[in-house]
Amino acid sequence: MKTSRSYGKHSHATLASVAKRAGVSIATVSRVVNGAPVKIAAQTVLAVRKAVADLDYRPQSAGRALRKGTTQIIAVLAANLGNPTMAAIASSIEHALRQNGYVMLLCDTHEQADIQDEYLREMEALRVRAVIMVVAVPSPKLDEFRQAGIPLVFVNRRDPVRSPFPYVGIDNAAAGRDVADYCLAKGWRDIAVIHASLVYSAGRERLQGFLERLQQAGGDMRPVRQFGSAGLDHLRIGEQAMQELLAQQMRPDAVICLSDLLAYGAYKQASGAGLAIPRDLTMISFDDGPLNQWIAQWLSAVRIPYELIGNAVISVLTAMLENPQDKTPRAQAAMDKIIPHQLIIRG
Amino acid sequence: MKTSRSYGKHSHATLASVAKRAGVSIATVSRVVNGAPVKIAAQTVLAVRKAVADLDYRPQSAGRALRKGTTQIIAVLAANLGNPTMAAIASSIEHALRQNGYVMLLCDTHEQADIQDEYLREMEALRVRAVIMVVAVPSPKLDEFRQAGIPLVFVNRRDPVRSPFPYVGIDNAAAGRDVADYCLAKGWRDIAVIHASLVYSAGRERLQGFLERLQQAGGDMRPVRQFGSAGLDHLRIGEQAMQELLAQQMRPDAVICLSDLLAYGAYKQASGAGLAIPRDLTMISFDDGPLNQWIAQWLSAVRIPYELIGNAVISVLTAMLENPQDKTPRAQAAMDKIIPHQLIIRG
DNA sequence: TAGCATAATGCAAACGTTTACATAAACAGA
DNA sequence: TCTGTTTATGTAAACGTTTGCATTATGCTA
Repeated sequence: MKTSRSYGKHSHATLASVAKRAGVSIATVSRVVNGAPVKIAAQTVLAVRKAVADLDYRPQSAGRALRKGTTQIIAVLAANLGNPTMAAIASSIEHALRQNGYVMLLCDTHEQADIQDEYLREMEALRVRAVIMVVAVPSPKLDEFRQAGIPLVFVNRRDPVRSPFPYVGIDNAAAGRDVADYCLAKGWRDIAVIHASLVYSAGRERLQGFLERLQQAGGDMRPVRQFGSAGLDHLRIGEQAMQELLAQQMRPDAVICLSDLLAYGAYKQASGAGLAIPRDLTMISFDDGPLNQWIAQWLSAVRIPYELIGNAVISVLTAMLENPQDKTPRAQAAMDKIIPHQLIIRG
Repeated sequence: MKTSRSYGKHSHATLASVAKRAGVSIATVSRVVNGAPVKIAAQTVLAVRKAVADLDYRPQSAGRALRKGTTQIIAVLAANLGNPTMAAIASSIEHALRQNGYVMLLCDTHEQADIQDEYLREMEALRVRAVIMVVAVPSPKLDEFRQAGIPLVFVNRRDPVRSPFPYVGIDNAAAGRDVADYCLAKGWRDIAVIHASLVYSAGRERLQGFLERLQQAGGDMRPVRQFGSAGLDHLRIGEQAMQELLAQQMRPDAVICLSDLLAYGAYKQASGAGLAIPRDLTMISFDDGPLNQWIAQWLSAVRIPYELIGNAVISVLTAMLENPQDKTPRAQAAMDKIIPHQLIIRG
């Protein structure tokens, strides 16, 4: 069993070297390796397999990519890796992709259009198989991509432009309504909302669903106060928003934060001001990242089941890759994958 | 200015198409694009540049990779993306790599040897330029890699095998001593430590430095109690360790956790048991991830300046890529990049 | 036995780059 | 005018795959 391999060191095995060792042509080796749909003598298969194992052969993706015009790489463009929820989503996607023979190329766009564009360009040059946008922003190159035939999947935030590309994530409006229902059940009369930018689908839908349901319910509710500003750093936005809130006379019964990070920022400010959460103030947020249950027991939240996102993405992705013809808006919108959320009450 | 481009849609521009448009050979285009060290007529350069711009040409990395035998991809194998500190480090590295014209390929090894190996194999097939191991475990393929000539950098945890490859991170032993000094200054007599596996450099050195300094100081200190177990999930290890600790008679003055996540786990357990941190119990950890200052004000911690790691990695990496001959242990060990840590006191 | 389908494999082109080498043009020195 | 040198550019091979087509061997039908 002791072969003298691993002394060729640097030079990796190639189809040619495997073919030579197995005494066949490179075409045959390629066919065996790829399980091509042709008959190959059992004996030959065995010989090739052995040579492959002996030489520790792995197809070099450069050659393959050049020939086939595509790769096994799937790019994930995430808006902010510093956000634990997004990191958890990336991790989940990575898992699912690996299980399916893809490799994940993960980038951090910092939610900036120019960085996103630079990455998209790079992905084009790399000939990635597909691009998964975890919270996308509108950008010129993204516009081009929609026409370019490279499959796109939008996670957590829908395509900022209404497009035929699928969305994977929770039903944000429904989540907003659930939070409203909970508030109503608690009999709260004075509620504040902390938000970041509302131009994107996730935040906007959450807020709409929430307000809509409160309105439906009627009752003697005070008008919902809204705090926040557009911007990238939810932590600071939350901090500032809470500061403004606390500067007002009335302390609300509850503060709804449209993301975990907003809640974290608000929490720091409130704590600094001497408030105890949730004793003095109930806080509810959206996302419910994996750390909340450990160190944010003061926070109730709508949980995005991030562990499920990987598989959900894979399922829409494989559907897209298998029926590349189905480019009609109807066909693809039907591929949206809405995953179930859950309101977790803590504290 | 209105060229009729972008109607060629799918078919990307290639050297050939650019060459044709500029009226030169593909060799010339390649030289211009790559800034080859040869004289080229100013006029020609201009013509090529224009054609490149008109066609929105980008070199396809498959062709380049095939020809050059390497890529601009640098792989980052991180042990756990769910750890905010590691996510922050990944983000920092990504930033620095992008600035230097590389692309980051980020993987999550879950600190498992088999997954790590699978990725290493994949990286080999992809012909990545270098591999950055953010918390590595020993594995057979890693052994092969050390000989294979692919640059390796170890971040946060040294190569589990003593090797000539550089380490980027804090001086863990010194950090441990700093924590000990702080404890001594506070006059604490009874201290507990919560740890995960101690077979790796980071945890081991932290603990050694800590104990060593306490011992040096002498005094009427109680023996340091240690809790914890080997395993991957620091959160649960911390939780369990705190449970064991609280089951004992004496409540210590302080609990030192060898990582943030251990502290989070311990915190949940302690809170659940009705303890207020830090009122009833001081906790100190190592890492100090980016969220601590927002939602873990109860936790003091040795801060790894993760924002600095990206640039530190880049600097050792470029040094390695430029002097590939310098493979002597001395030369490379000298390349270790120790970044400064800081003990942040909160609460 | 000739003719022909079928099964198994080989041959060679193509993918887009980079780069060693060849060539052409221009010019200087004699 | 011829030779030699410099400068700018072109030619073609190579990198490792996949795959349409050609080829050979085998078995079957008539």
